[in-house]
Amino acid sequence: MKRKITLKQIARELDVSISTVSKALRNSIEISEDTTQKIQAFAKLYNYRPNNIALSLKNRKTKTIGIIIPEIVHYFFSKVIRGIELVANKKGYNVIVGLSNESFDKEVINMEMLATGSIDGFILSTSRETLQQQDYHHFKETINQGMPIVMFDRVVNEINCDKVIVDDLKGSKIAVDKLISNGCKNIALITTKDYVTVGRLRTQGYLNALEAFGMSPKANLILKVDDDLLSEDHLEVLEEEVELLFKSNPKIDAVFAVNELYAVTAMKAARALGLTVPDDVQVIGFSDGVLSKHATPTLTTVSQHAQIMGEKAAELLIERLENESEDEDEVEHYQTLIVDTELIERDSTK
Amino acid sequence: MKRKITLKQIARELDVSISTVSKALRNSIEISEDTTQKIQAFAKLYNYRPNNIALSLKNRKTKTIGIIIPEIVHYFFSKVIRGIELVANKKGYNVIVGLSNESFDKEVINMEMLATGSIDGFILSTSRETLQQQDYHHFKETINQGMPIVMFDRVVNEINCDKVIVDDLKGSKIAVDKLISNGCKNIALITTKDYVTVGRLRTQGYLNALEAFGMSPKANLILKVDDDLLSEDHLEVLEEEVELLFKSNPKIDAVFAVNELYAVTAMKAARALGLTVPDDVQVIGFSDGVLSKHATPTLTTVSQHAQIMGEKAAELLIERLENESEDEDEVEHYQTLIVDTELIERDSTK
DNA sequence: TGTTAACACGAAAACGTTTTCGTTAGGAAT
DNA sequence: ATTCCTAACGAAAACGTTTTCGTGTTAACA
Repeated sequence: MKRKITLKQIARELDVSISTVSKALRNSIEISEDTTQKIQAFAKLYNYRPNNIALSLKNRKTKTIGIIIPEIVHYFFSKVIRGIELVANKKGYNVIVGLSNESFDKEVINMEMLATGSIDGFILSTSRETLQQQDYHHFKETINQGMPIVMFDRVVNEINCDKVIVDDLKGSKIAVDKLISNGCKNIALITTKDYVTVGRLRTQGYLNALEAFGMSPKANLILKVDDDLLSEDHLEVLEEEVELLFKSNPKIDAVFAVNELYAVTAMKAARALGLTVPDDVQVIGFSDGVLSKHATPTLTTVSQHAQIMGEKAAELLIERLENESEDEDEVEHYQTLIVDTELIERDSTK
Repeated sequence: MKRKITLKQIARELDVSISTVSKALRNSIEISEDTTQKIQAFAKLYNYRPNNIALSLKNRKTKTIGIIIPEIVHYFFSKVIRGIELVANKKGYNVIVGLSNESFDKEVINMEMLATGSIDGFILSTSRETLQQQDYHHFKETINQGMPIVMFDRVVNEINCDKVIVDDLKGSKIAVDKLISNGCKNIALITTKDYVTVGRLRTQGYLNALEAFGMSPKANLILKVDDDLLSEDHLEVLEEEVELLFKSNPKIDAVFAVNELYAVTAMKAARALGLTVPDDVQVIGFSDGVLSKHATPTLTTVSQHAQIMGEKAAELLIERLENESEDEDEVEHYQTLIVDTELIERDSTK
């Protein structure tokens, strides 16, 4: 078990100075061909690799991106990570992930742990609790200390930084448009309570679509579910609520749900009540995850292009990292990228 | 935009030496109460936090765990990560993830990037390509350099290190036992080609169960699918193959599939052919992911307890990290932990 | 022969810590 | 007055790099 070899050891072994070794390995013209060859051969033999930590300390950059997300067991977030990792790796960066688990405290702690030298910048999506409490001091402080942040999906407007979002409003409007143009008259909405911005926007998109077609929204067609019901444990409660929605509104001929799970639950409830999808009731969800693809019938849904969001976020961050050295305080001009949604039509609509 | 404050700056500002500042902040008795208070107050005011990179360099440990997995957009793997992150964080470690994307080269490159100082140890699951090529030199080298590795799920036996696996053999045997004791006579198997160990083991478990009940396996009841069909693009090909399996064997009354996707595809095919699950044909899958929970009917499946696997792996690694300083080369005694599977009975079986 | 230039290399600082080992000054003890 | 101890602090090394700035040797030139 030989420890990793260092410049110092090579220097001692070959009876030259550390500087000579370093220069020889970087093919400096200062060093004679002879010694260069000798040193490089030796280094290769012992499989020398410069120590990343020492480099980070010297260069004051770690070539590492910190990701903070609320949850990783989630198709959307893991696909975003894949996107980030893809472009990060291509540009020589590593990614280190922290999970807030939707908790404000864990978000803060995780960010503090990483902000003290471990990473060059953040890509993050805000936890639900943070959005509820509206306490954003940790974001402001990190930015103040010169560490760039890119927010995606669940962003907070009052923070000045680069952002990558999906046009939730437009995405859901298009979905509901589709239902309306398919002839649906009583379109139910299954959404979440309004803590997280995206829920609110998707709800608004639904309302906009109705209005555009001169249809007035009916309160009893809108089911607002508690976010906690997304957790696997409360599945039955969710199912009951959805079934109740159908029972108390027999005329429902379509459902728009703000996520996959609500959508497939709606399909399940419909079937349980003897309705068939899409003949009796058409269903559209949001997020093109594995549920949508493999549900029966397969689910028409609004795709957010999660991987692209990750790629864009990483590009934004890296570009800022590599350019920030230039001018200390030029105008910072933050961007907000909007990634287009796409309606993926499958068998749950006509 | 104030940069992070350092010991040196505090020292200069308060007109003391760097050592004094460092000691004062760590409440050394060497420093008088007066100066200690003054320094701590100043540090708090400027929100001083020791630089992680400098600490890593000094202590020669990074308090960071490297994870290498083939794919992150995957319920099993992301749940393992969650488990790792959970205990790692609790013990003051961070995790940095690298994706091999099932490629040998990316696996090697990723490991090399991380092995040179960035992390203290690896937790990994081998890529499919690596298993096919059976080239494990990168594992051996990392271990030789004194960096501990913990393998999970897709482990390679000839490498000497800690491992966390699931008893695939037993898990699938129990599943098939269940089908047999439910009265099924013609149990089909949908499995993968044999590159990855787990596929082979699960197949073997199926065979063992049949044998235990004196039933002889029939070749035409066993469908070996190419692994590539797991990718979303080739979904239709997969569906056709499975349908063909049913059509050419009308007597099939049960299916055991080595993963979720194959199982739900089987259910879909059965329904397409007018068969109902579980009355005409019963289905059991492997992996308790989101598909199993939300399929219609919900899928009976073998749970691998992915999160627990992650937790165990992290515990194993951290324990080795914290104890390795003791004796240089005591007997290394690697462990292989077997995480029990569990048959989760849902509506796809009677 | 003396000056200069090129060549090949080494010393040292710097990144930000922690820690070991002085060093100084003052008071107590002899 | 001398010695000794202790309290309070500083200098410096170490972790592993890279880079700037010497410095010594040799060869060429006047």
